[in-house]
Amino acid sequence: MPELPEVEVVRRGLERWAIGRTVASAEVLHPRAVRRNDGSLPDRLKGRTVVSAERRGKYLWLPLHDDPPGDGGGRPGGAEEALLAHLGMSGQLLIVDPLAPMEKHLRVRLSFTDGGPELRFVDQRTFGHLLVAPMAVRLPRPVPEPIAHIAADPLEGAFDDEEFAARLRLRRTGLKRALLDQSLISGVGNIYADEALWRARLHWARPTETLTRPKIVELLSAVRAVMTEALAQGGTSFDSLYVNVNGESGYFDRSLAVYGRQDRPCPRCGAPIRREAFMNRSSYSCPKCQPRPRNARP
DNA sequence: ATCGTAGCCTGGAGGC
DNA sequence: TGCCTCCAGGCTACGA
Repeated sequence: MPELPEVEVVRRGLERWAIGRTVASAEVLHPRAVRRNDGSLPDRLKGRTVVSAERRGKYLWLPLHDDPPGDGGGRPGGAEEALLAHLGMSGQLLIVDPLAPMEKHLRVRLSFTDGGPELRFVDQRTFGHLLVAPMAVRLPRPVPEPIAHIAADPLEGAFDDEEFAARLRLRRTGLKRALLDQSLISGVGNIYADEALWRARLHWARPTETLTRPKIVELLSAVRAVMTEALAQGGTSFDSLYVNVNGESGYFDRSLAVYGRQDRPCPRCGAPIRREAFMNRSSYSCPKCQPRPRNARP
């Protein structure tokens, strides 16, 4: 459930604690956590230095260079690579003292040549994973190859509002399904989809092709506003699973208008918030502010 | 090509 | 107390 703001909180932590450090060793404690790399991940990390901490949508990655720089590590063409991470439902990237006891759901640990704090990937439900992947040569912004199909997220400069509006109107599906489609817009998950739809007074089953361009722009503004506010509060956390690299939780859950608030009053009109099943999950909305369209589409 | 869904996974909550 | 079922839901693979 970490969405864009929560992942950005983690990225900022990595930016502060991981850049410039060289991996001494990597230990995999659960194979599923590196399922897209098989057993090669430790060898592909050892001796390489973290250049920066990047994010697109819910993915984050640490571009790597060889230390000392030079031969490309024997990779084809000396291609640039990165350590790519997705937190899934319950993943955490923690900066921890090497002597600290192992977390119950510790999946991967990276130690550094400076002997300082380790980077630990802890993930209860194992929906998340790490992999070392080549960078796709793709302008204007290089991203790891496995996520080349992911669209820009609404908080990055590369996001094109006009293109998003045009592509959304070409879809023949429900609005929330489109918002959750990471190849159309990335970083939006169930929580912020519901919050943004409430702010824009749109029902989740609204057929995408019936939205006007101005309404789509309004929705994008709502998406950006709710994400920016959440980020300012350190992200949303319902329990201790959603934490920054120091294990601390954010406070945005106190600011949610509809998500997880079934039967409680809409902050705008007072009507009781409704919960509906959709796509094997829950959608929360206000029955008065967000009336169900007659031509609703799941 | 596009759209929709099953299945992956664990632990907490609630029913009995 | 303990067993069972449900729920959380991002993403991939696959079928229509």
